[in-house]
Amino acid sequence: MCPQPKSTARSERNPDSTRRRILEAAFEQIHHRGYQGMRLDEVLAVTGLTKGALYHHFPNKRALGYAVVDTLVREMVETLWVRPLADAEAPLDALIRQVRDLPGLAGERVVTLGCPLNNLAQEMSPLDEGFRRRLDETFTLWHRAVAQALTRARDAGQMRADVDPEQAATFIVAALEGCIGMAKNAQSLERLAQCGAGLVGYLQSLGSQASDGRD
Amino acid sequence: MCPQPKSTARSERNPDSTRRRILEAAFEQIHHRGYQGMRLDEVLAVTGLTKGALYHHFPNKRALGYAVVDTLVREMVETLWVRPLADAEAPLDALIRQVRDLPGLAGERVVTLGCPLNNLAQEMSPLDEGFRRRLDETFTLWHRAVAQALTRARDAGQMRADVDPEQAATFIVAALEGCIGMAKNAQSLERLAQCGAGLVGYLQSLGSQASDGRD
DNA sequence: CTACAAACCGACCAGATGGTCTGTCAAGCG
DNA sequence: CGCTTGACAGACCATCTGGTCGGTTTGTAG
Repeated sequence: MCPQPKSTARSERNPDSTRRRILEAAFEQIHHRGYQGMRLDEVLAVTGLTKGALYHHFPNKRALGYAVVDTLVREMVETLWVRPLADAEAPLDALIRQVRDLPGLAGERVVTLGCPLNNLAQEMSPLDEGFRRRLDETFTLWHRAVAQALTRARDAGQMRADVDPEQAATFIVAALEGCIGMAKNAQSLERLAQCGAGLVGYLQSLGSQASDGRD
Repeated sequence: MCPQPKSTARSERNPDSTRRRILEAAFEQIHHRGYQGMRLDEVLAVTGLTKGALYHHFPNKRALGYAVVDTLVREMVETLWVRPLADAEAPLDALIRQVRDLPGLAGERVVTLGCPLNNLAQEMSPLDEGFRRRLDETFTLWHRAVAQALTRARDAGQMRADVDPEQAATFIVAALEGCIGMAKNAQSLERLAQCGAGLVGYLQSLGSQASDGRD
């Protein structure tokens, strides 16, 4: 009947899957109400697990929060930004496309709930150094991806030579989070598009034939 | 001895001053730990007041939070952005100067704790419509000030005519909040300056003779 | 088949927290 | 000078919440 020693993930015992389920439920709760607003009982109710299971996998609430950042939030950044930019032939165009498609990619969630990474950063950075460091690492991942894309774009002559990729990347990431934040507060997808258009305009101004007309 | 019917504000009874003290203490707590993280007991400890006083002036915690937005947060935006931009003769330059001076004006606080308005917006907008509306109004105040400054700059020939003030203002406010958020997560004044430089670059590109480099 | 350990259950606890309620005190008023 | 009312004090409460702990089940090695 059950000859598989390692089923994918049933209701049977599977610690990895259990841990993952806890993390995902916690991520969801944090995304909705923030880390401080997340209730362990709610996580357990959603997963159908109990205190015993949770505290078997995580020593306390804080460790659970850390793990969410280290795994899910990080994965999100890698999926959404690092990989697409790393593979792109025309990095600057890819970046612009990524910003343009953001409303579509992230869906309504990003408007109603905002960016999980930025939410956590704004909430926890001043309160907990452990969070801050992990979130900073995650931001660095993102920043590096953008900076490398810009560097490649510059080397390929697709971007103005006088632009500092590091500084521009910092600003781009910041502006992007700012746009998402604006849209979230307005609870408006239009606002996201409007704000994103401003960023796209900035990005296009980085293009090689945009600053001075000598093409 | 005490002929003054309305002393400025001693430890004697003065409801307005008491209310204000509660608001300021609450603002401080919210700025540090967010609305959900604010503890009424802590507010009372700081002010030296008691539950009785607090619940005499505010029906509940939420109303206190609302009042903080309606008074202190709003005043902050007006002092820091609305008034300086309204009085400026060269609005675009004033805007740039305001962004440049931000590290100095807001001091270290903005780096360690971030922007009170944006903090609250990111935390509460998805959770409470009352907060969201009030914060949205406050953002609108700010946005309008920037948009009007840009319009005046354009009409005075200090800004490119092809820039839409409304959209640009949205992006500017968003980018500014994004920059502050980045600096806050990095806990670095340098980061704020670096990120702000990116924004200043964008603002300068709005100047009339900035788009094409033929001066 | 047994023994053992990992995985998980769920009742229970201590402290924190928003909120209530009765009472006190000062000031204006007739 | 008594009465009323707003301003405030502070003890008390119900509930929530992170965390604990002894017990139970399941897989698996010997």
